[in-house]
Amino acid sequence: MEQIETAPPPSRPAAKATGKREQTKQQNRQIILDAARIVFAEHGYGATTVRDIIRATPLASGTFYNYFQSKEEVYQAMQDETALVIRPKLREAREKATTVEEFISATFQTFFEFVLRDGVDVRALRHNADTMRMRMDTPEVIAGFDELREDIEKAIARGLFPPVDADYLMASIVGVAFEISERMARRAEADAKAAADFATALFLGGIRSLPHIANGNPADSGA
Amino acid sequence: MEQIETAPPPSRPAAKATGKREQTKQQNRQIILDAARIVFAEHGYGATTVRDIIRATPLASGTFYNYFQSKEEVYQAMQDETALVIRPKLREAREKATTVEEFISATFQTFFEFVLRDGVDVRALRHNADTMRMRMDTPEVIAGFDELREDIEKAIARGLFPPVDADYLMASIVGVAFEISERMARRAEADAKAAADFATALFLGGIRSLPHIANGNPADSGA
DNA sequence: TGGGAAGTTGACGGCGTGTCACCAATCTGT
DNA sequence: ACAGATTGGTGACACGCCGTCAACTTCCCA
Repeated sequence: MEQIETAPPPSRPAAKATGKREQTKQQNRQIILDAARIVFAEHGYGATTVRDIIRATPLASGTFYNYFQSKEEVYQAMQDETALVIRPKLREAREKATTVEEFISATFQTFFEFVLRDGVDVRALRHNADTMRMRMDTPEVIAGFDELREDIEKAIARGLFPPVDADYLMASIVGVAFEISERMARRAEADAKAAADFATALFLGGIRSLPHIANGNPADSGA
Repeated sequence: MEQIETAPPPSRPAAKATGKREQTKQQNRQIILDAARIVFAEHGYGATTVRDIIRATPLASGTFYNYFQSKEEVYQAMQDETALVIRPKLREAREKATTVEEFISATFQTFFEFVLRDGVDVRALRHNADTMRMRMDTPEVIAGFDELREDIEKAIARGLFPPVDADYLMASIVGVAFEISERMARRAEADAKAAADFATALFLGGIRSLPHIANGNPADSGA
């Protein structure tokens, strides 16, 4: 297991808003987070200990507790980091939408593409004895859900959507997005476009208008 | 914290297929499982230890390991128990279906009603710091998913469904079922019928035919 | 340059883990 | 009905992880 260190500072004298103390603090926090990502992915969430994380680091065990209370909190910070990356993308994608189709399609397409590209979590989260999944609804993740619901409510107000239960609709989109993204990532030829097309069609027109394929057999079967 | 014991045997001499040894084994296993349900619900999964479980029991710590390898395995056994209860209900409900509407509606209705009645897990599973959700896909749970996919494939073969990606459709139903059931359980007036109507309409006709409610405000939806 | 503040370190007491030698209860064959 | 064999319960033990804290090092500012 490699130890994680940030690259040596390129000695930029200017544009330095913070002192050495503050710099080191941010650095240490990031060192711990980076190490945690690797260790979680390697051993699974349940099996990793705070000691495992800190051992993958040049820091001492006591230092860990200056930054996080527990491995749960590290995990939460990781989730927040991820949520903060994807949320603006989703928001932006939906903002451009002028039709229901664009709204739904943009949401799924953006999400699935993100999962395939940066989907480190998906693999890491489930490593737990290969059967345990975890989802932590951190403040930033919940904020992402709220944004989706707000956007739905706005769309309803604009007359873009009919007046439906925005909470349940948001929940449905979230459920389909997470569940399909897992299946998608397992397929030999993971295809974000195809997955987004499926989900979009489902939400747009329901089962009757789902894309037809050759037989009942999809591209290929996962597990 | 109460200790869990099974009721004293009513001294039924007949209909006894097993010896004392075998009886005690099944009893102990059940004692541990019952205690685990309570302890998990009380402290949350992450915070409970094998010791917590065994302390809620008249058994010794070593005995635990004669039945389970870890708390994960206890949890898995709990999930399997639950899955074995609901799977036949779901299967039976779908078997009667002669139309798409019946198929979908029966699935959601059965699931949501089960969650509301026996939904101990839902509360227990998420107790973890109030932000951590867990889902363990145990063999029996996976078998339940497989059954749903098989039923979809059969329905496609019978011409009941158009030829769609059965795997993704199954995943979507599962995702919507889990995600909505959580929101439903949180609502002041949890209504399985309303939730099932929403999910059914979503899958039957898509967003355009979702049930309309007064305004964008949830609470509950009519029909 | 010196004194105080901030942060790091690693050893420590407490606890949970999984094991194992020992023992009690049950079973089996006569 | 009894004794030896077998199964399984018991709790103490060695080990490792947890979170803390007094001592120490580094940085900041006057």
